[in-house]
Amino acid sequence: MPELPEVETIVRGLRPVLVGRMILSAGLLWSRSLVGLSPGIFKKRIRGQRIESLSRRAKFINLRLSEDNLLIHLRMSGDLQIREGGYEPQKHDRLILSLSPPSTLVFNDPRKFGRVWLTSQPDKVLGNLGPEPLDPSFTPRVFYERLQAHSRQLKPLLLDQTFLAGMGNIYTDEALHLARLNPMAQADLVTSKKAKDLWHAVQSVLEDGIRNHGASIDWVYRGGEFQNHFRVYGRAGEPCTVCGTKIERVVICQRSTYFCPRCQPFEGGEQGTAR
DNA sequence: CACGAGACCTGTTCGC
DNA sequence: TGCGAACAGGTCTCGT
Repeated sequence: MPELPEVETIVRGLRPVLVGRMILSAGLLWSRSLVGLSPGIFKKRIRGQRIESLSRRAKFINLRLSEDNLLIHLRMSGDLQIREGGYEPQKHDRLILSLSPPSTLVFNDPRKFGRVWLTSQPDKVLGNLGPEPLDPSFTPRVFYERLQAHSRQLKPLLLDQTFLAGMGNIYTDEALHLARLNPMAQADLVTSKKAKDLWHAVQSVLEDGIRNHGASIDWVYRGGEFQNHFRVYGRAGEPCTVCGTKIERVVICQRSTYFCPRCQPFEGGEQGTAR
């Protein structure tokens, strides 16, 4: 489900409610959701820890506890919610944390792709991630130099979390359309001017996404409004909002990819080259 | 290093 | 209406 803006929305919602609470006990309903620890050790170790802070890195949710970090990745269908008072486990609940004051933090994940880690060394999980796109240190110059270093198509490169952290299928397509770049263009052939356009586009779609509380495209994630602002995603056959040409859908790296053939022509990456 | 395909999963939507 | 196919905000691993 969630990309950077959806995860950021979830973190912002939970932070003021969760910080300061104590974890009384843990219930693991699908043991494969847990990485690197046995369920027994996990339950024993997390009990009694206090939630000190909540943050996001890429698409990971990071709960800093008294002794450890609880890292959660929602993958395709995960969700994280708090319920005050009593709680009866629901279908697809994978991890349930009982908190004080009386409340429950629920990790629900129909497709079981989501993962949680309990570790005192979060960098072992987060260490290979690329730059955070909204961080001030991620400048157009840095982006251009990173693009130069890869002879790959833009779409799979932007989805690569070691190249740039947090982009997913929706925001990648939206950013490429906004920057008028073809998803199949070669990264190292993108000019510095077009790289700057793409940098601005990435900032813009992520900030728009966050401002709109993420995108809700089906039953999995609710509450977002960004789906009402899609330029290309999921709009195959519909007119481009810029030029009216029909949006096309192709598959790149087994991912649906939407683009406007007129605004985002394939030029082999060499932008502006005639013939 | 780049790439494609398969795996991991369940639920919803589409097409006949 | 029914039933199988296609598809879904992600990532890992393996082969070439």
